[in-house]
Amino acid sequence: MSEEKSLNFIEEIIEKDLQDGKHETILTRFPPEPNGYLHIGHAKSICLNFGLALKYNGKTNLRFDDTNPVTEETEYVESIKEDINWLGFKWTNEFYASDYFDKLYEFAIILIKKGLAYVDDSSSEEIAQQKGTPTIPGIRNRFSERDIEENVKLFTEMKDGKYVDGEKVLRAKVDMSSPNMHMRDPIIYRIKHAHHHRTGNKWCIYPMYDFAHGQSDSIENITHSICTLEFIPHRELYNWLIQQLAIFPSQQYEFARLNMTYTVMSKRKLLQLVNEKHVVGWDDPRMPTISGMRRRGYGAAALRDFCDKIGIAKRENLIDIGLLEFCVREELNKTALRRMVVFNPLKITITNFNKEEEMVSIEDNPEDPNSTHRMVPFSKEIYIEQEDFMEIPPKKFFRLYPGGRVRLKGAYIIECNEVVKDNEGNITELQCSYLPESKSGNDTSGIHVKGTLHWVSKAHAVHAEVKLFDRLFHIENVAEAEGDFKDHINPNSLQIIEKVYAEPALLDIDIQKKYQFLRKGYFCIDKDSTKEKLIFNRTVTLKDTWAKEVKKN
RNA sequence: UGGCCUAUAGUAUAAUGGUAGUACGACAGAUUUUGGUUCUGUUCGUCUUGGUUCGAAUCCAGGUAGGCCAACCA
Repeated sequence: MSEEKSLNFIEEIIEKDLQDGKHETILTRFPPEPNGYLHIGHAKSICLNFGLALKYNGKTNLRFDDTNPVTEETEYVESIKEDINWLGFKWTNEFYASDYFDKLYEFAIILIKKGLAYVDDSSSEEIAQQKGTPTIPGIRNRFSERDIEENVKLFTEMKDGKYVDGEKVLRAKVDMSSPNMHMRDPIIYRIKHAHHHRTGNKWCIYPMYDFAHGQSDSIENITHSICTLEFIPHRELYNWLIQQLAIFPSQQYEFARLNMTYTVMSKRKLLQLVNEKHVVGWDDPRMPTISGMRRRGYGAAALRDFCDKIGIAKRENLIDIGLLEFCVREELNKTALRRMVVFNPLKITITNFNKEEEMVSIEDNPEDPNSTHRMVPFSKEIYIEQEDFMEIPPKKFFRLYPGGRVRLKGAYIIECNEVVKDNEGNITELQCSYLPESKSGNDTSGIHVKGTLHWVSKAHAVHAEVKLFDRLFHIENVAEAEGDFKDHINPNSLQIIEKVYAEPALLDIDIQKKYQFLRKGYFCIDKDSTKEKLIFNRTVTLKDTWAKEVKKN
């Protein structure tokens, strides 16, 4: 048990807290706002929060931060739960900040009664103006001098719906000259006559983030409240409120959010892509959402592995999406069923093959020593990939060319004898001969060939549609780029091949299973598939060192 | 030009005053019935200037660079 992996800074804090007896056990929480679908950045936070609890024998609550009824919907709640489940984590309690609205209201009254909160009638512009700037202290207005009774009365009336949206707010009375803008009498309650996805029309005032999050943490006895860097300035207020209310002292810790190359990681931008139909939905396979990646065929284990590999720190980062793809391939290589599928067929007639057909046995996964096998029909007319033949081959090309030999995966070695062309000079067919003694697994020919090609028997081929995805944006750092982020959308991020030619075994579909189309990449069944029309999504390509070689020359 | 956070290889992330390591990438090679996988090797780094110390990526001070903060969003 030599756990050599070093601790991240949060684990260090936790181990110290446990050692010092500050906490007997830890309680974390994952606090999404149900106003969009979860993305890979959330996965980092989920793996952190749930992972910590798992590691230190603690617990994790799922708590929806639903304090803004205008943007929040039940559809999002459902998708979030599905995504966390799929990632493989179990929450101890499912809570909602809205569960605490009564309690939060009481907290506000306590603050008012302590003279630490007041009702302000100013407009949002006035409040902003009075707040000052980082270099100029803010000033308090006359409303801040209202006495406690009046504040209680006014706040009660706010709750009772006596005022319209924006007419009044409740502010904490902290420090208008603090260098921390969040301490300059922050708004803690605002009026919103809006229907809430859980509390319906019960409330027309809603607490702000700062007056809901920390208090919810405290109510649940969260020991380590982990959030992203941009909340650092909120920590002072978080602590101040907990102290004034004299409630359980949860503590906030911040880590750097995930940024990834060639994509965006903000719910606002993702929502825009969805609403403006740049993608088909939140679960479009090109989206960095968890549901998009799931639909694309990324495995949950791969996502977890990725989150583990990128680490936790406080430094701004931009992770190469190639690392995610590495994790995805690593998982799929071990688990995907191999199948042969030809995308751009080139017909080959094997002139000396005179049987009707011959079934050859091919392993489903060569990585698995106990792999099952399937039977694949071989016959006189087969298809190979157009790109696997060149009339004038470059150096180091070890696929088919006139006079050259290749092995057909799981079958025989063939030699190209003749190139058949149409009137315009297009290659329409190859005439080849096979070496009967070169059969896979029983090769007595003594001949070694460099290349092995995938192939499909023409008479037995079944069909499917294939979707090939490329990066959604064509620049690395979308967030830093000039202008509107949508100007950098890759117009060729989706390529559809309507008819590919596959070996019959592809019809034995298992929706759960992932596939590797030999030499083409990893694929999975898309949810839009029907019995009549199978649609496969390309999860990720195989590493292609030959393509790199070609590029170099 | 107020406050706060951060700075280690191309990208991430370790080293917690004592040999700068790991992963991905890149490059080279071996193996291979997937130009996949696997294996081996190579390349490349402590932002800067001082200070403390026998010894500094680490501690201190100044500088520089990047990020965050002035929503009735979270």
